[in-house]
Amino acid sequence: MKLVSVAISVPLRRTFDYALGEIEPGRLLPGVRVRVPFGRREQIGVVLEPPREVGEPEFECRPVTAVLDETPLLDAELLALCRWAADYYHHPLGEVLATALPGPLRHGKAAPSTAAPTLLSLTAAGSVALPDLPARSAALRAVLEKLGEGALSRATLLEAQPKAAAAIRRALERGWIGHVAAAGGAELRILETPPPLTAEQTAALEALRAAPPGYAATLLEGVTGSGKTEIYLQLTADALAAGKQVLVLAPEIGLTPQLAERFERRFGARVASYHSGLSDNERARNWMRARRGEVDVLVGTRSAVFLPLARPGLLIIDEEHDVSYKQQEGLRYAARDLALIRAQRLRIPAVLGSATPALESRHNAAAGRYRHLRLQQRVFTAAGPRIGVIDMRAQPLQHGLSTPVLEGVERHLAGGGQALLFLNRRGYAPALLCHDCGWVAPCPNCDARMTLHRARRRLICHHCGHSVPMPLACPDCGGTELVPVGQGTERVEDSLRLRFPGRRIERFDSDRLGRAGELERLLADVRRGAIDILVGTQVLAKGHDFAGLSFAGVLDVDQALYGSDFRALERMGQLVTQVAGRVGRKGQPGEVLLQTHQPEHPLLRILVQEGYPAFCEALLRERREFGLPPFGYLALLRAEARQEGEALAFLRQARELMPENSGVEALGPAPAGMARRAGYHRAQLLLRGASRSALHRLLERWLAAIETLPAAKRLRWSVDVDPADLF
DNA sequence: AGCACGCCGACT
DNA sequence: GTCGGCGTGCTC
Repeated sequence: MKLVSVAISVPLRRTFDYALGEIEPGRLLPGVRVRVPFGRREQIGVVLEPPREVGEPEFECRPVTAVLDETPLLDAELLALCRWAADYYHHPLGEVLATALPGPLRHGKAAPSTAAPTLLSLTAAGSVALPDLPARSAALRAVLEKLGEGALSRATLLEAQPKAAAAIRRALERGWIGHVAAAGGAELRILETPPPLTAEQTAALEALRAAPPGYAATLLEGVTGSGKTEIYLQLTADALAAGKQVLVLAPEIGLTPQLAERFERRFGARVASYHSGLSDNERARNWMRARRGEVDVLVGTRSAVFLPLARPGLLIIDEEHDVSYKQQEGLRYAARDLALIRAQRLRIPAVLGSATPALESRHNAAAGRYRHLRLQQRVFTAAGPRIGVIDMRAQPLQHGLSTPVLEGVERHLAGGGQALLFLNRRGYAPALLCHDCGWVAPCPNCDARMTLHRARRRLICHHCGHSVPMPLACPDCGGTELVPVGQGTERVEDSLRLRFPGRRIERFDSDRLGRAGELERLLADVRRGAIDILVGTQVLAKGHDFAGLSFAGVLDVDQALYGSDFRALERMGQLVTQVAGRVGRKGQPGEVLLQTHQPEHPLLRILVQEGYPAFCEALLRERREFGLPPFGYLALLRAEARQEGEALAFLRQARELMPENSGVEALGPAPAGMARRAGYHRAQLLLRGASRSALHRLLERWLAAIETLPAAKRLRWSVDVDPADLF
């Protein structure tokens, strides 16, 4: 009889065999979805191999219920990539496949039909009508103006202007805009004239084009504003002209529409995006468009690395150093690493772009695994800014702001520039202290303090979301003098308002930027000079260009210097360099001030005096000394349990099961950095191997053994290969 | 992960 | 006398 092996999305490191029943063996191709009985319910599974002949089944297999696809949904390449990821990350294949599929397809929905995409473009009537539009037709005007710069797909236009749906409808009705076919594959047109290239850009492009066909990884290290995107666009033009597809990864949802827009404008090409901001159906549709080869450029976040490609030609990973490429739950994959593996297997080039490449990438480039191209000149602005270090030990502070920083803001505002203050901590203050007895508001679920959000009059835990009204008196002693300790963006904003009355100050953090499109709107305000001072977290450090920014203050450099995570310093260096890259206006260099209590910190000095590359060299020397990545290979076994001590006890048992002399060293187990979070006690066991293969050989055998532990079924545990942080 | 079965406490 | 708590066992 014949059996077919199927992967099912359950947390079990095995596959399941089914009998064919009435089904024609020829329909059960690898990559086809099937509906199968599983226990007492039905599940969607993916066929892994063509049906095989077995003499006598050692197990009574139940038959496949239905075949859901006539042609494989996952092609051989994508299926193999998923297998590779399952092996490498030691994660169940069925769950890897579930990660690779958009929700509707994962749940057994039929592959959606996809119409050939069209672009919206401004008609002659539209350009005539535009100047005479009444002032109140703001949305309509915005739509016409946007399309006046070049045709865009409806999807991209809506991502840029989320509330424009009605305006688009009206403009279509009035004949001010119309549909035009998007250019596909070799019929590519260049719609927008490419800007002239700098000598460096030309050299980089020539080097990239000179590569023989096939796999080659290139690290494109380009300072902010040096025109990396233009290189992406020109390489994409080559690939499209050859009839190939291009996959572009961006670290954040916020950056993908911008990138998608650049590609549509340049080529009028068939572009689709793929990120969690899309609806399930849009995701499924764009996934199928990629699969069917109906779009040529795919722009997406982390999960887009799993998009099927009918005609793969080029992979681009923008801001390759960004930590958000690493998934922090379920299948803990690193999209950048997976993208490189994919390019290698597909024999196509990959380009990694960043102003601040990850240490691993710089190391790979130095070792000759990547070509290293550099863009050191900015296209528009002056040279990089002056970077100064403020010794906070001798400074009077006003809500965490030192006098030099306040004076810097003042000076640059007076000179007509804009100022940015960076602080990676939202809320008003990270702790609320009773002045009488020393009580500090704790989170009941975590080993953490509650953050004061003064405007909302609440205490909120940033680790589990627990929220209570702001207390008026100390619950311990009844004292009423409750003092906010430390500062968050909200407090800095408040104190700046007092110090700079009349200036337009705007806060950029996830509290302020709740709604979709809010960030875009505020950034537009910044660009037209309607905002003087920007206060914000991470969101300000990523990929946005501010032409008028001339001053930046990084307020909490110390967080990284005292941080216990081995990547904290690397991230600090990237942040400072990225922030510095956004500062400086046409013709005049800007200024950056770093506030620290450790102005003599050797690595901080190297960063400031010698720059990011030298800083990385120093960090790499440290990493080598301690056998940390990229000189050692890490995996982390994490566990969490409701009962205190249970997670640690489980990890101790797991450690007992570790084979001897495997070439892998176990460190721990130890309680996690924050031992209790959201009501769970957490612990971890760190593994370090001198070679990747030794680590993987060990993990394979060891995880199988761990699964047999009775405790393994009672608590939550996971493996994290190449962990991004150790807590 | 689901979803059963299974064996001990407070309720119509 | 049952409804239901979550321990543990299984899924081709």
